[in-house]
Amino acid sequence: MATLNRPGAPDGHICGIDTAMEVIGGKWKVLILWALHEHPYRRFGELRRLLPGITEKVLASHLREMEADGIVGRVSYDEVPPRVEYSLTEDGARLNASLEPLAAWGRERADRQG
Amino acid sequence: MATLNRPGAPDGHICGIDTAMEVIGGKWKVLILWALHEHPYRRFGELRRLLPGITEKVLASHLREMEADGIVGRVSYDEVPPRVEYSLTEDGARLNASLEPLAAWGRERADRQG
DNA sequence: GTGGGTGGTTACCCTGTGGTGAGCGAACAG
DNA sequence: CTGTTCGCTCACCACAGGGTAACCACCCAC
Repeated sequence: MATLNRPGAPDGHICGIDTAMEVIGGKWKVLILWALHEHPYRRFGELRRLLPGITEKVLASHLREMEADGIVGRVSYDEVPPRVEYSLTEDGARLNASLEPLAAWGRERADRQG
Repeated sequence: MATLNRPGAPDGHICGIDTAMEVIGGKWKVLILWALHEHPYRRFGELRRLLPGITEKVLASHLREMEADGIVGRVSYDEVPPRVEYSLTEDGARLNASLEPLAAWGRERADRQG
C-alpha cells in the first residue's frame, strides 16, 4: 500500500490515524476484519462466501497485505484438498475493537437518515 | 464518492463501518478533521498551510464533500478579500472523537516499530 | 474422462482519485 | 501599473486499486 505520501512529518505520518488508515485502506479490509471477528478461523472459500461480491484476487491480495501488517494470521494445513485457515491476530482483534466507536457513529448516522 | 457498491445488503452497506468509511474515505479527510479539531474555525488558506502537501483543488473538493456530509460547517463573510471559515459540526466532532481509539491503535503500533 | 472443490496465480483493462498548473475578480500596497 | 492576498474553478493527466476471466495442481466421486 503506502498510498499515503505526505510531507511534513518524518515518515509521512502526522498523527496515529494515518497509520491506521494505511492498514485498513482497502475496499474490503474492514469487512474482512469484521467477518473474521464474527467467524473466527475461517477458510478462504468461507470468507469469500461471507463477503458477497468480493473476487478471489482481491480477497487473496487483501489477506496477504493484512498478514504482512500482522493483523491476520494464516495457517496452512498440508492436506488434499488444501486447507488454509485465517484468523485475527491479537493486534487485529485490538484494531477491530478500536473500530467499534466508528461503527457506532456510522450506525447512528444510518439510522438518522432512515 | 460512493465507491462502495457491495451487494448483499440493502443499500450496499453491511455494518456501520461502511457508512463511516464512506465519509472519511478520502486521502486527506481525517487530517482535515484533525486539523479542524485542534484549530477550530480556520480559513481556507490556514487549513492549506496546516496540511503541507495538499493541493487547493483537493482541499476544496474534500471540504465541499465534508460539508455535504454534514461534518464540516462553512461560513462565508462578504468581504474583500474574501473570508471563509470552516469548522466542525457537532456530528463532525463526534466523528472525530470516535476516531480516537483508532488513532491510539495507530500510535501504539508506530511506537512499537520505532 | 469429466466434473467439482480446494486455494490460489496471472494477464489484462477500466475507473476514480488525486496531482499539476493556469486563471479569475476585487481591492489594496508599493 | 504591477504585484499580492484570498478562495476558489477548470482542463488535463497519471497512476494505482480494483474488477474480469482464464488457468493451475491435486484428489475424489461419478
